[in-house]
Amino acid sequence: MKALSQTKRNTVTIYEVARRAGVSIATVSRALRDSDLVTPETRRRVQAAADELNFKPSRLGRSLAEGRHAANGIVFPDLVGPYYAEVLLGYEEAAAELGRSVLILATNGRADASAQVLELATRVDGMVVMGRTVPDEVIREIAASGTPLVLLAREPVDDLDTIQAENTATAADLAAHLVGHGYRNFVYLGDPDASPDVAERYAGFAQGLADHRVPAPAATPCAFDMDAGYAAARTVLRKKKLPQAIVCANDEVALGTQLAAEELGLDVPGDLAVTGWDDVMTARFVGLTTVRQPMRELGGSAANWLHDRMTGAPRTAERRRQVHPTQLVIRRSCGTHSGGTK
Amino acid sequence: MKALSQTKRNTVTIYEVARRAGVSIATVSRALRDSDLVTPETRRRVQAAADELNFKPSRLGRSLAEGRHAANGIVFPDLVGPYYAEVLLGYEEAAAELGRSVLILATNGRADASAQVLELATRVDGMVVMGRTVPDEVIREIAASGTPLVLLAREPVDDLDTIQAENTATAADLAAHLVGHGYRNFVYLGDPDASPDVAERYAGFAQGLADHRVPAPAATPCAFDMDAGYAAARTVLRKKKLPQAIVCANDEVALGTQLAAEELGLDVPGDLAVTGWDDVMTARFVGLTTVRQPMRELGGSAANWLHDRMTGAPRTAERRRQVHPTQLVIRRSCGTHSGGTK
DNA sequence: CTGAAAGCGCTAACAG
DNA sequence: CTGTTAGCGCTTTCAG
Repeated sequence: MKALSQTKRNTVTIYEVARRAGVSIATVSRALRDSDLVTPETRRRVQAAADELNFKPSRLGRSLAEGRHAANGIVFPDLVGPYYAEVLLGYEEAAAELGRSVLILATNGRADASAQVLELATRVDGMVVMGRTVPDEVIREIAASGTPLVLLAREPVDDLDTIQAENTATAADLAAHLVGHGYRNFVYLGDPDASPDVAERYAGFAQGLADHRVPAPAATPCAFDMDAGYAAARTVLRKKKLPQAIVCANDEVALGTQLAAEELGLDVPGDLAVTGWDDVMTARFVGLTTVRQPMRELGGSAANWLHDRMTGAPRTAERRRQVHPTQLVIRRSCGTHSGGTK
Repeated sequence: MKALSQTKRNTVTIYEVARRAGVSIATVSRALRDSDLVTPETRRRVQAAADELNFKPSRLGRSLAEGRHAANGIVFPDLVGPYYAEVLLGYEEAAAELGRSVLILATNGRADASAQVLELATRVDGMVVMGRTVPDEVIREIAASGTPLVLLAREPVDDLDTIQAENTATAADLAAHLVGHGYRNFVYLGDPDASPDVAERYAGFAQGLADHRVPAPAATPCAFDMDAGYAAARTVLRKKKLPQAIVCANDEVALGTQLAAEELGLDVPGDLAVTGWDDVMTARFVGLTTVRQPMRELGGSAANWLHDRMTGAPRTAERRRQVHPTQLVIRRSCGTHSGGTK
């Protein structure tokens, strides 16, 4: 009586349909789903009764009985900027195609991220976890409970399926290209501790420099957004000695860097070369040298792998690893000697 | 025995915890939630048992008993481009703050959009519906079933809460500004039938022109993405008589237009003025004149209003309407006479 | 403060 | 083909 405000009214149950159609609830249940096992005539009657009553089966009742949610989850650090949005787009699209609902969770650096992820795990049949959203123990705990899991843009944990974009080799390519421009003095803007991707990019970049006997700079920590890039770049560019090139962890940081350079009267690439990562839409328009990664595909693959785990023999298949290729995109911002691509 | 592969293993139930703690399931239930009503000593025992067994209450069981999902839904046309991603970001953030999980659904122009939305409705306690995702009847059907609803960037339906961004007046401002530049010959790129926002923008634009006794062009239908804008602009720009300005339904169409212009050797704004709508990141970098709208706030407001409906007296409060202000952002792309802002 | 028992709405054996 | 009957896991009266 007091809970009434919490509860939906108008809730027609299977019992009412059964009574109205003059059959049992089991028959209603079957008529509304199984194709055979029910006389056409009976089905019609049930269907009619259901329609008249405007009956909508309760997902909760059904899910509880079936022991499954028919829903997938996805966890990412945040939803700022084009990167995660694109991944999510690919994920949602593929999941919908497979007939599954999608629950999202952005941890946004909240302190209770682990609790939230654990809670999400109780609402889905499987989920993908991205980046450094939660510690490995949480991943293990969820996996141990039997929930299928796919890791995305995250370092592998135990024998879980993992999908990543290639970072190291392409970062080394980028380094080589910059060295080819004659640059020797670099700044790396990004925090390797904040994301596995950045860690790999930085490592690959450093290795690429080392291959050419150029000393690698320590990474200058910087968050992933444009403002952070702007602020960090300002600090860097105000020092007595300017670097020849600033290599950024992603495009937004690079754009912030360009803004800072412009503000200080520096020409890019004349006075300073700048590179990003992701190849977001803006990069193309401002001529930013960057690395393209297949964001949508990453999300789509994750959805499909998850589906495999949830349908096929869950424990049978071997653990899988997939590294999507990425591609260096040379534009104006890194210097113009080599003519530039596109 | 055959359903075993569908079911999670390791599923500890409240019964096992009860047995282990030597109490009844009712006590376990209470101990794990209510603060009072249970002896500290009892609570400890239960807590211990639950921990040892690694017990996680089943959301399904709980939700079914409580008669609520503790989850919200959001429906949008698609997830391409920054606009919806930003709205979603604002929505997720606010919803999480209120302790609710978020289910997303992108209709992507699918034929079974209505069915999907109806299905989503069975999984949530309330939802927000954006744009032209589903016809009014579907909205009404869901509302009638008792599920709280908030409409976002969509024309009002009956007495449902509706949140929108201002379109008409600002579009008229834009028109006035362009007329001030001396332009008289326009092309409008966008499909008023595809989105209520575009319909309003076009109407406001036309009205703004009319106020200055300038004839308004018919709208040239065009999808919402850059490629569509590019293609449409190419067609327009190849005709014998060039317009003085192309007014676009959103920024991505405008960017596509700029690309087309550039490719045809036309200078923006020298040979052709171009304007967009949304003020996405790229707009700032390419100097695109546009209109800024508070995308995040739109999503956040929707989440909060929905929450009001789901908690406070659902039927008591009056229907609400909110129109978030938008702001004309003048940049280079519309011409340089007036000095330009920023 | 705690236990027994009645559901929440639906699916799935198991018998006819 | 259809009805009966158990549950699925948890919350919540109703009695102690």
